[in-house]
Amino acid sequence: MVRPTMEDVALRAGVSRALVSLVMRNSPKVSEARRTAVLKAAEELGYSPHAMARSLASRTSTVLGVMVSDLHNAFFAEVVDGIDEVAREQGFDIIINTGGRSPTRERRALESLLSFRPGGLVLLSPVVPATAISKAAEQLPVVLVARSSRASTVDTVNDDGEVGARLAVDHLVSLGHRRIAHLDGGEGTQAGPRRRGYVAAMEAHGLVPQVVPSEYTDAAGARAIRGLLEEDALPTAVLSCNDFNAVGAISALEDAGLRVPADVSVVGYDNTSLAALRHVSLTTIDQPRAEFGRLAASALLQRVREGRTEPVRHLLTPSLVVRTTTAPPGGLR
Amino acid sequence: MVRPTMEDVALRAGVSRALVSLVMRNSPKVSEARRTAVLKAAEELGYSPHAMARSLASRTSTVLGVMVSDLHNAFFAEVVDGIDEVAREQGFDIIINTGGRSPTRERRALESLLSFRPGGLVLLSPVVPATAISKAAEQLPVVLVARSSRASTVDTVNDDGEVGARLAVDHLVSLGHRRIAHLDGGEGTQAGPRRRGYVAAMEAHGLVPQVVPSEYTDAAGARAIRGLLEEDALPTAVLSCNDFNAVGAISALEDAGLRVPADVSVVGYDNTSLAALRHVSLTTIDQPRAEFGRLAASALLQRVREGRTEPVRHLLTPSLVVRTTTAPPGGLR
DNA sequence: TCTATTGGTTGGAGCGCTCTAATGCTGTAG
DNA sequence: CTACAGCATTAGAGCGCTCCAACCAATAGA
Repeated sequence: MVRPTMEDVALRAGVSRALVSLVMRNSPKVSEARRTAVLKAAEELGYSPHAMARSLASRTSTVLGVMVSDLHNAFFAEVVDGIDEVAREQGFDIIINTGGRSPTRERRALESLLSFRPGGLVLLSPVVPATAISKAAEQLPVVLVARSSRASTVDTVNDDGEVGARLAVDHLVSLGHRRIAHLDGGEGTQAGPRRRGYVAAMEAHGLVPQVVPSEYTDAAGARAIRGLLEEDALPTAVLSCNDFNAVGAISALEDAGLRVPADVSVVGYDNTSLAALRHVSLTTIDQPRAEFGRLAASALLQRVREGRTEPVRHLLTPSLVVRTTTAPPGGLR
Repeated sequence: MVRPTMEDVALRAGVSRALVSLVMRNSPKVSEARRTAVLKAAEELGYSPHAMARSLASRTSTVLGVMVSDLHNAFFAEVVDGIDEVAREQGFDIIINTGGRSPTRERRALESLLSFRPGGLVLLSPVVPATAISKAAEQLPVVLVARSSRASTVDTVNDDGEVGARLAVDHLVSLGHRRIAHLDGGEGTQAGPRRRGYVAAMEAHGLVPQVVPSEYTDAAGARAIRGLLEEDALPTAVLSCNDFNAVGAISALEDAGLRVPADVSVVGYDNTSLAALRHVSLTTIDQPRAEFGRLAASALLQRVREGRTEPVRHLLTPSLVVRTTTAPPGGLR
């Protein structure tokens, strides 16, 4: 249970510790003979550099910290893929940590990540207060994904929820729908822009918006639909705040004996893997998640390596994915 | 962008660096007056200890590394919850890293995790060769989750797939099914025990096993069902190798005009959040995932803190979750 | 021949912390 | 008044590494 140190390698190769250090960092100013001798010794001893000692001594880090607010959500997994891709390209590693949607746990996760003094921090949809974020941003470069910020010290990467909602409404209107309700995401991240986009698009088409309070869960989507049924206010199409909500809505519609999309069309938001399942096959709005990750990592690395200081705001354009839960209206009437 | 050090705090509080160190580690042998003075100075400076320097100096670590083979799978998120819970209780932090199901990337993730010299390592369903695992186990305590190992240096935590498959078969038989097929997981982790359990249970009931080659995806589940339909070999019930496979199977059955469960019953395996969705409502086998995590973390901490050396093998008992995709046979005949 | 220059190599200080052994300081017993 | 605990506090070495300045040939230029 004891790892060899640089000293051990140096001794075995018959060189100084400093030379081993140079070899380990691929310095060009090492003779070929020494280099191979050192590498051979390292190999024989099973040596690999101690990342923490290295970062302590160099006062730099080749690690990016990633705080994922909710590991259960596959959305974040794809963002992480994008981060990982860019980080790896540039010789950086990532360490992940999770806050489990609780501000307290998230704060602790943040502390823990900071204690490793990474080169930068990506926060995926964090729920901690803005002050905690700007405090972190005083210590290292920070980029926020799926959460906006006015702080001039942090970069942000978001999708344009207004555009996404408009795409969905345009699609439904082009199919012939006039009565389209929006199951709202309430306080959830990004619910605001989606709602605004929906309302604006409806008005642009000369239609009356119908915003129904709901949440980002399948149970809430079902509840919202049952409410509409009771009030006899069911539209011919529904735009849910996200995919989970949409799936719940579909269940409630089917429970009530209505067919999707023959009687009611349903559009989700996020294009999670759930939406792509044959059994679900949900028309939805896709966010370029891997691109989120790539942009976030690039933004961070620009600050780390090129010393950029002025903030960057990325607002990505979502796209419509048509599957089988939307069709021209007709079943009701 | 510069964090205060212990020296800064010591200066401000008018004490030595060593005393600050003692306060930071909650040593009892510090007078109350000095303790509050130090804490006050630390607070004012926004000081927090440098985890890497600490671990370098103390030659110990309060971090557990977690390698998740696939971040996209919610299964692992729940295991991580369990790990996190126990680790936090005992004052440990966790850092996560992902291998994206690729042995190469996973190897790199492992290296990266090791370079932080954590107290121990949890590998969730790793795909790297056993030699890489035992090499890691020479350096620190390692526990494997959802993968078995014969190495005496690593602990393992698994579910008893044979028992799970038997539970499913018993349930279907008790509903009156006699012709039950198993959509097999092929090379996938844990597919072997599930298959063996299915075959044994069928034979115990005096029934003929029907193992259909398939995989852990919804597309594969659908393909398997279409194959059975073509050969006119459709049973009255299907036990899928996992939930995704089951959802694909259901889609294919419905596409063929068959009703689930009226015509064919379907049972999944894993009880993922997918299975719990109202729209899916899949009867399935639940694995105690959070318990996996808790046991894994405990096993690690026992090695770290109590110096245990003999290996531990946990084999947990799964349970049946009955939802609405199973019913007595009747539709066919 | 002597001085520069260049490329390879090394000693030593120091990153922020812990830990051991030594220190100073009280208070109590002899 | 000395001796000696017993406690709170501190100096200093060292964890594994990087980085700077210094060093040492060997070669080139004058």
